[in-house]
Amino acid sequence: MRTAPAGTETSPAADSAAPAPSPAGGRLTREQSKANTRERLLAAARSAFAESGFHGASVEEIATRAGFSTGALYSNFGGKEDLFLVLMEREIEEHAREIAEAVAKRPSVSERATGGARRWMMMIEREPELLLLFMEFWAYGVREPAVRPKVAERFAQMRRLLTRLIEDGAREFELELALPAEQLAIAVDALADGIARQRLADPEAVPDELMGTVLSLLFE
Amino acid sequence: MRTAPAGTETSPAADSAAPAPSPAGGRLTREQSKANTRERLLAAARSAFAESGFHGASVEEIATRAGFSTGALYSNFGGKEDLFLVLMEREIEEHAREIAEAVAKRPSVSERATGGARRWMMMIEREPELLLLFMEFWAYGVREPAVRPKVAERFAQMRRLLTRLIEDGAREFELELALPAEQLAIAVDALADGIARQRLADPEAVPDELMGTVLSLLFE
DNA sequence: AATAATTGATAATGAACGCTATCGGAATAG
DNA sequence: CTATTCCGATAGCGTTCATTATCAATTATT
Repeated sequence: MRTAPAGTETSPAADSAAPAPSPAGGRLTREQSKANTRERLLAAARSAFAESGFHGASVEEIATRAGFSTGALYSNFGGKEDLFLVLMEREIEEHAREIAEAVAKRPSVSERATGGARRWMMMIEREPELLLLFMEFWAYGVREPAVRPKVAERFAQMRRLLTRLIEDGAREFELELALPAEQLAIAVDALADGIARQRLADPEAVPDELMGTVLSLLFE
Repeated sequence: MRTAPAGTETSPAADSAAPAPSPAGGRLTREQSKANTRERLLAAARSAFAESGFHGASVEEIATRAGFSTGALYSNFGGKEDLFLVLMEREIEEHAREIAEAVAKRPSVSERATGGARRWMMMIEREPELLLLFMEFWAYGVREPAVRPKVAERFAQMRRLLTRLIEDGAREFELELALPAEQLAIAVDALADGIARQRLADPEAVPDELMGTVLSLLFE
């Protein structure tokens, strides 16, 4: 009654072309195969958790979406919670990198602000799952004392990134900041998430350029 | 094995002292008793949903916490979702009223901003469940197309409230706003939620007065 | 070629899930 | 006092949950 095991299916996402021993042509070595399984499980978890939340998504649903059984999931992760935390760690890392790239190297302070803001809004528009995952992660951390430090650390990481970007901009353009950079970073992060949240709930209510405008306002 | 039905327990929260027929002294009329049951179920739902999220909390847990069986819950509400939505409607109504009171009638624009901000932060510190419930509500609305209009309407309600407060302040203190009041309202809402969220995840990272400071900054 | 190790399918576990049919007993109405 | 209404307890419906013991198949090692 179940979906086919998808055993010897092609794996189009060859991912990182590491110095693989590559014994034969199409054959995968054991660790390659395992890494591939992990990757597909993580991708399935991403969409399932975003769609239904942590408790709403089931491990069976995730495994099936990835084309595997729950056995594979438990062989690759410590359980549902572990899978979720590994996923979020990766997701935040990736997202932080994208933000950093978007802001750097722009000719003026207002262009830097509006550029970063526009990129962030596009990102959310393109993959709303991101925001849902972040919120799920936040809630999980606030609720589970054991997880909270992990969540706090991720927030701190984002804060450090924004602080650095703000300090760099201030130095480069000889701006005098109205507040310490760390505090502005908190405000910027809050604005980004808050505006995106309203946008997702009611897209027509939030003007496209609002976030950029408010950011420029904050930096002069 | 279960907890006692708590049938003829005293009801300390007499709530709205309506023109009750009050047949005897301690005896409750039928509709009073039913209203009391609803109230206790809602209170139990509030803490359970905040503690475990919508999917994480079970109707049995909610009913038991209220001192009733699931039968009582289904006799008073259409089901889990209905209970959640009724709860959230009430919660947001109440919270909006408190915010409005906190901001009004203060002698200067910066005092109005810092006063409102301080009140908001205190509110979150006192009952963190509030923010968890709001996030749950938001996520639920983003995920379920049928519920989204309800969520959007609640956001709009909050936006209208903030817009009015900002317009009143601008007129009263002859301020020239850098942005239309509606857009500032969006930013203020975003800041409030975003800063509170960081505060809950990592209290030491967010200075007490930050929100008030940023608000004052936005209005000059 | 034989042996050892590991990946992931299978199937089953007990518990918990949301929800409902049924009915006793208390509050109302006649 | 009798008849009716209806709130809420009880018990159980069928389903789904996260997790695990077992093991066939595949890969690595010798």
